Amino acid sequence: MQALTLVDGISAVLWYDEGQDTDRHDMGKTRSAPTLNDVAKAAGVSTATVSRCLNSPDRVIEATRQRVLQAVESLGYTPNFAARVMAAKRSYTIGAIIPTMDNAIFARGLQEFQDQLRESGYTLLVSSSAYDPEVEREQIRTLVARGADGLLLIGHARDADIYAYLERHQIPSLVAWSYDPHMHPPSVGFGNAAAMGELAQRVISAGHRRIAMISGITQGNDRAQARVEGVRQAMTENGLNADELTLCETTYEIDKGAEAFGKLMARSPRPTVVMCGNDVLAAGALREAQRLGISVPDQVSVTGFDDIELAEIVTPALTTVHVPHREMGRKAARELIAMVEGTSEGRSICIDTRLVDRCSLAEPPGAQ
Amino acid sequence: MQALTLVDGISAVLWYDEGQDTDRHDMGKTRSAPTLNDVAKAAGVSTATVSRCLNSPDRVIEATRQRVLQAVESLGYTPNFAARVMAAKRSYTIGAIIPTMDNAIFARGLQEFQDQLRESGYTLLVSSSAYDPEVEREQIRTLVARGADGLLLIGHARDADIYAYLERHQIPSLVAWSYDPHMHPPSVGFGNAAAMGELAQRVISAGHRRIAMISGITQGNDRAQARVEGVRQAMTENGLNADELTLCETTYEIDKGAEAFGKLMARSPRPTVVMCGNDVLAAGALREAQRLGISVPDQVSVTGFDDIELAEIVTPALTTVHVPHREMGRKAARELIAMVEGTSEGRSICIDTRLVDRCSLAEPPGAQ
DNA sequence: TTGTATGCGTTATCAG
DNA sequence: CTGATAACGCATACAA
Repeated sequence: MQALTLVDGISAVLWYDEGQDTDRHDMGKTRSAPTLNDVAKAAGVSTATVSRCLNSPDRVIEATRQRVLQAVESLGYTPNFAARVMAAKRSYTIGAIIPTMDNAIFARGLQEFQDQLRESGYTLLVSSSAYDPEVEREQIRTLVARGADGLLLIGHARDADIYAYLERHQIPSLVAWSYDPHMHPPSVGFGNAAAMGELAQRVISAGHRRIAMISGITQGNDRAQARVEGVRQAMTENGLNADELTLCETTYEIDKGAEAFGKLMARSPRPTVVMCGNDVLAAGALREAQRLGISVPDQVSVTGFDDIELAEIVTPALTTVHVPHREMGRKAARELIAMVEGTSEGRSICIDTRLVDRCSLAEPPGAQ
Repeated sequence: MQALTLVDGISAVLWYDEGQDTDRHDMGKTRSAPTLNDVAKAAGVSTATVSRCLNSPDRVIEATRQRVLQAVESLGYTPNFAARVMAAKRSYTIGAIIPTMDNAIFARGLQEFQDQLRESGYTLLVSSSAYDPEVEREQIRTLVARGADGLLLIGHARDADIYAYLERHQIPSLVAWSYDPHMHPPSVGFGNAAAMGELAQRVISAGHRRIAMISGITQGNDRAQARVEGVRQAMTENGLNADELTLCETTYEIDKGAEAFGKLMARSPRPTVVMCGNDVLAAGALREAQRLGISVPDQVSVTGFDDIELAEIVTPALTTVHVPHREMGRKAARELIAMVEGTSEGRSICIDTRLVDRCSLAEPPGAQ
């Protein structure tokens, strides 16, 4: 990607004072953005040469290159992306559709994904679907129509026709935040069930028997589903009845987490631990606990998932599952680029999570 | 730019079974995305008619429209955006460059901005610049090259040549998160200085005299500058010496806020209040206070800015300045669309902030 | 090394 | 109401 710096002080005057009609004898013709042609004329070469200067500078002799680059500079030329895409049938653009930008869950991983992409000369286009499958479908179409060379999707759960559509348009795609080597598209992520299962094992080992969970909406969300499943399995493996898991589903918002926690605490007998689908819900739970005067972890334990910054800020700090978001973002970018460039057929990569012990999980009250 | 390797036909069959192999005697020719032409042929009309069906359905008779739409459907046709932009010279796309996606500061406002845009038929393209002016410059060029009809920028502080460039390309732009009716481009935002000044007034009224501030990097950030200035002015107005404001500049990260707070607490005499440039820094300060065993607000008060969710989660909850992000996002979207559509010349709009009293600000120790 | 000419997939201007 | 056809701005095979 070329880096052009334009300097042209003249037009700066326009706004500050539209008073005096700066009639530049344009004969009313709106001056529009300069094109390859303009640059070519200014430099006294053909458009092909200008194009080459920009795209493969080594294929043009020093002298002319200088002249061209200078023309580019002084005209403030920027290649028209649409035209370039049409001609080259390649956009160096990757699209990503994430469920939400509203909280930090995807921010970190995506940031790294973008940085990695940029290093390889790609640009990232992001949309958020607000967890709505219809919106997501529309955004996938939009991104494809925009010429995205590849797509990053979150989780596997979506209608088959979407995958068919991507196949038809030959758009390589990759799933992240989820890992399942048997599914298509390939995925770069972590085992949500296993990770949550590990945490549940810790919870059970600490002596908890009355377990409650505040989950995200599982409908259409394989990560949420898997996390619930992870808890269930751990219970079963420890001789507990998984059906006795008190489950509360809600959207991933702090307020919702607080609300759900309140409901759970109203039950009798009270659960001794509330496992949350992610740190955001857990933060809400903690806030409500404080409001209700319920001490965590003395009276009830709370756990999170993701280990976003929030987890460390909150009081008490959350025992949670650390997800190496940056590593995931980086590896996803590399793999997707490889797919786009035909270097890889699409390989699934598992990212390891790890438990982070902090203060919000302890033995149940009355134990020892 | 490296040479491009295109994925060849081999990988085609992978995921789904297209059922009846609609062998179009392609002889191994990679089946590519359907075009207007394909649809036209399938429906037995001209490309012009297909285009009309999609863009102004009322200009074509019911019968043919049905046929065309069906062809579109069965072929899984999606208009090629690049081609459309080139032909129509209009993209119905708005670009936004924000300093970071890493924390929640811009998330809420941008989400609303996007929603509002979508309602009006526009798509939002977001990039984040990591607070780097060079990256921002490049991204502005990218967005313009991509045919953005308009641009949303954060704050006014950037080189004049960038504005010249936008002017040359005739791209309407709007500034948000900042308000200054005398500047160009027009801005939809709030008075950072006034808002912070109001908070500082409250701090001083509470009896504080030894005031410290953890600010974001003021270089190239007019919001950060204005917030510092707001504190200074309030001090001056209250007969304090603004030069005695202990100032600590750092990037907007929790860890940095914590670090800065530590340094401030090591000074002697200790400040009795630490005003933070935003809630993220304040959260860091609070965390460090807890670590150091310094009680907030008993031993030292802490204030924030923005009133993002974090502010309410943290212990003690932050006294801060509430910014109606959604309202700002909504109004910015409306105004920018009006500018793009030629309905408005560009009008600046001031959004009102308000103080939120929570627990982190009290009288200085030893007062009363 | 450089220039010429063609095509990319739409929209829009004209005729019909 | 519908069909040709000319742009749109760039990349690239081919020629010189």
